[in-house]
Amino acid sequence: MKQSDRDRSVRLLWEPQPEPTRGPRAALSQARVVQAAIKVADAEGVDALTMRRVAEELGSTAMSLYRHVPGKSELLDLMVDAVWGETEHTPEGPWRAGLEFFARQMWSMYRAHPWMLQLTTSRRMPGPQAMTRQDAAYAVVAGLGLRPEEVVAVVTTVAQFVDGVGRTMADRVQAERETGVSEEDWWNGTESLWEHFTPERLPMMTYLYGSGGFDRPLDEFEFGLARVLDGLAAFVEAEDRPAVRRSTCL
Amino acid sequence: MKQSDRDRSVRLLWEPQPEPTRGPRAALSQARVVQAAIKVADAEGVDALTMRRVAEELGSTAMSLYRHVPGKSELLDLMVDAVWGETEHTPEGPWRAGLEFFARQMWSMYRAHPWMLQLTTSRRMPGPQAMTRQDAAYAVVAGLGLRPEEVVAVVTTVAQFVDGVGRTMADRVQAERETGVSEEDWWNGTESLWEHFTPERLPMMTYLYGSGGFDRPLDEFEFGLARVLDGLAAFVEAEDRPAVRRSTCL
DNA sequence: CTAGAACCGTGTACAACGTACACTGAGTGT
DNA sequence: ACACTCAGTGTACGTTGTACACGGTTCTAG
Repeated sequence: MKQSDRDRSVRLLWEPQPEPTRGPRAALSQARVVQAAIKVADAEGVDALTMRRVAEELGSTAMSLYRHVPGKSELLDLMVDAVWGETEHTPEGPWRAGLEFFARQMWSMYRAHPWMLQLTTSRRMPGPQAMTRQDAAYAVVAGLGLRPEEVVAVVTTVAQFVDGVGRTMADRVQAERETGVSEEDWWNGTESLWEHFTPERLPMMTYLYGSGGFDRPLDEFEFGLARVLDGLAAFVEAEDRPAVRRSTCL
Repeated sequence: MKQSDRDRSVRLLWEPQPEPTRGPRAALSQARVVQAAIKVADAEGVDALTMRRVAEELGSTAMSLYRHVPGKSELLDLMVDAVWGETEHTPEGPWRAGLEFFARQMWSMYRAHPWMLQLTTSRRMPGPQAMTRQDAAYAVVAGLGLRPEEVVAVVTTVAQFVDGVGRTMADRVQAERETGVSEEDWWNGTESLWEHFTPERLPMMTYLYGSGGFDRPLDEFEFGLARVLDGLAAFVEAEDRPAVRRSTCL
């Protein structure tokens, strides 16, 4: 993305859109395009999210969308920020309750919009809704006497855990949508795979499977979040915090 | 994916490929196709990973690949499992050291092959290399007296955290590859964005930025992993473990 | 030995996708 | 009234995965 594209994306996300002073009345608008795209992605998944499909949702043609968003990548940025706008800001209060709130807001958002976790990659331009939510999460940690980079790291750890669980969840949702087969039925219906799960080759898995460890799984989000918060508590409440080396350069 | 496609994918990953008994000597092989694809993805990123590009790497044509892998999705499954084959199995020993080893193996793998975190989504068929590594990780936890589903949850938490950090890392690597601009230079060079980061709108971010919280970031993997392991330690070593409700149905 | 089958690689074509460009018509500013 | 701006649409193109047909190579069965 060139500098000029970056600046344009910033204006697109952060500044009010200029109102046209001439020309025909627009049947579409950026907000309508974004909402239609979110509706399509929510209902049909990330692979259905094409410019043609969105335009169809609006009773229009694909090229008309380009009057309102410069491109698909920018549309995705707008969608992500719009969805962040549906979440609440983390309220002031104890750091743990705050981070839990933040994580739950993210989780709810991802559950409602799993496509967010499946977007084409590379750097997305952050928008105001996402940034203000992140800002509020930093705020509940900032009063703990941590160094600034520790504040960032604490919030980042929570977010990255939720992202990881969310990705798994999103992939499951998509698989079920595509195949009409639930996660459980998929594993139960793949006998050819289980034939290869032998005690010689996979001793722990066969033991765990035989013991019901996969039949009644714990809630991954709940279990993992509690552990992450416990670990952060040990860090936050320690008298003498362990030094962590700086990020290595990639 | 239909049942028959599933069975085929299982055979592809888990069973030795039948040797042809007739016909011309093949210039290509499945292993060569997989290795060429890994090489392309490592060097040029996930977007460059097209059948045409892989074929070009082999001095062949795209359609010839289909003699050796049934489709691109199956090629991706094979690639992922091949790369897992480069990692070491978690050795027997203390649970914490074991999980740390597992996490580091994953991290090294993702650092060498960031495309793994960026594959088209939906359910991937697990292969023998990935499964045996997971099996070994379960093994270091299994002797702790946890319930089977707790064993699964403990290992899953670590893996999902690493996946979350890895995704962020992969996106950065890709962005830098595409733009030739480093993460740091990107943020520093996007003045138009910083103009919107004001104390009124983003008080914590501007404070953290001004305090150097973003200049010298802590290593996200190291910091987060330590916290996750601390949290798991509290769980594993607790006398009376908190009950976690079961996974909700999606 | 021969015909047929199995198998390999290639050429061609197609559906689908994002989007550049040109055109037409609607509405405004001078 | 005219020039300009702006919205929507039609057309076309490059790119991607892959179906299908063809020609050639090698082996097996009769």
